[in-house]
Amino acid sequence: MPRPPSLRGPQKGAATRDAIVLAALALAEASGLEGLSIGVIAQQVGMSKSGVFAHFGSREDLQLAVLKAATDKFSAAVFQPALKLKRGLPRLRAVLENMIAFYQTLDRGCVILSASHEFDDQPGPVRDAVLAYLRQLRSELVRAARYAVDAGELDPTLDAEQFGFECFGIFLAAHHDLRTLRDADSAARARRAFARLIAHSTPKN
Amino acid sequence: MPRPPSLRGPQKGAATRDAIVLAALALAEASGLEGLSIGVIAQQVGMSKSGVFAHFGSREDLQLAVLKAATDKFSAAVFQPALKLKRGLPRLRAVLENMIAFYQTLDRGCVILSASHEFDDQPGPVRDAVLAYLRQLRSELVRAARYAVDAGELDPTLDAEQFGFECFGIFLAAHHDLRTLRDADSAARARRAFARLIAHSTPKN
DNA sequence: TTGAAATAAGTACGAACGTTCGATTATATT
DNA sequence: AATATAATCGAACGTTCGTACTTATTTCAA
Repeated sequence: MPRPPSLRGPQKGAATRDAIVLAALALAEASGLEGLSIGVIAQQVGMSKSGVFAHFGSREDLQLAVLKAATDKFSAAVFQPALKLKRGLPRLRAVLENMIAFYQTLDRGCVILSASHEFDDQPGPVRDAVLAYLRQLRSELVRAARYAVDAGELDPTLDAEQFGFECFGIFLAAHHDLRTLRDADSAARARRAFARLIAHSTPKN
Repeated sequence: MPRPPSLRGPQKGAATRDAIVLAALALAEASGLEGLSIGVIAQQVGMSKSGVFAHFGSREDLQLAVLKAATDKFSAAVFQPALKLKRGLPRLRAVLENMIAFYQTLDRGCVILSASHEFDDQPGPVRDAVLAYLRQLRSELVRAARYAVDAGELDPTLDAEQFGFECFGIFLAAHHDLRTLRDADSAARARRAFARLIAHSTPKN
């Protein structure tokens, strides 16, 4: 009798699919989502090209899977730990510090940031996904700032959107200095910039 | 008699070479230096692939030529006009404003910034050239800040390197908001961020 | 005007790419 | 153990890529 389709999903395939995505993520951190090559990935995981391909309907779906892995990794490293802290300045500080630490941890580039450059003029599902996550990331920063304002820890006249913009700029600069200029001091500079930004956003009295 | 080599350089070829580089630059602003394809460029300028190729010994040389065109364009728009102004805060402000305006002018992406992502893990002449220009760009910012300090327009205890870092972050954020998020307010945000940065770097009394 | 040099086109190649397809092996349920 | 399904393979397809050669055309100085 034919098994009722997809009541229990595939068993072994999910594991190898994860392995493929993991290898592809490592590859994408070095050469971006556009640099992903099914042949190279296959060679990396010891499979045939078609074997790898079968797990995704297309190269684009593979890119989407890798992007999801990258954003999950980012959220797990940056946002989830910060949720344990009290709303307001503590959590905000934790998010900022976690982002700095996250970039420092990466031995290669940030897939999300590369993708934002690769796809900013290339409409389609990948661009949509990149954009959605970047918007979410930004709004998390803004929300954290608003909490701190509400708690009286930051100036009530603070422009939270502007604050989020400047935070993000510091991250971009830190990533740039670390990855492109190979400057070992990038983390220290980012911390100093955040400290100044927060100090200047503190209530006047 | 053989013409004395390269006393007067090539005549007609230089013009078409310029046309090729110009078309390639437009293409690279949309898809990066890695996205450059000799075939597409040839089609764009109405030539054969081999005709285009003959002007450059290799694809890498073409990329270098396009990168040079991009950095020249940037310098001409950002730094050269600012040299007419007095050293110190006026010139610094002009550079910052010119950078904002430059990004706003581009109907597509910034080749230099894309290249910094594409080549940050890809050693070679292109990466070297990108890195050299980014370092120069950064040092120009730092130097402008130092002039302003020397003129007594900025706080003498200012960390000029840190100042340059934060300036660059604001640019990156502005470029990101404009190109990736398609946020029309990115220029205004950048100006506000610079205003704040300068205001907080002003001498105390 | 002539002839050499500069410039462009034409053709072809080997490699890599994403993708398709039929065949084959592994797995899991009855 | 039997069998339906999932998982993987191997080979091939059509494109596109950069590049190498050869041939034709244009340009410019003598």
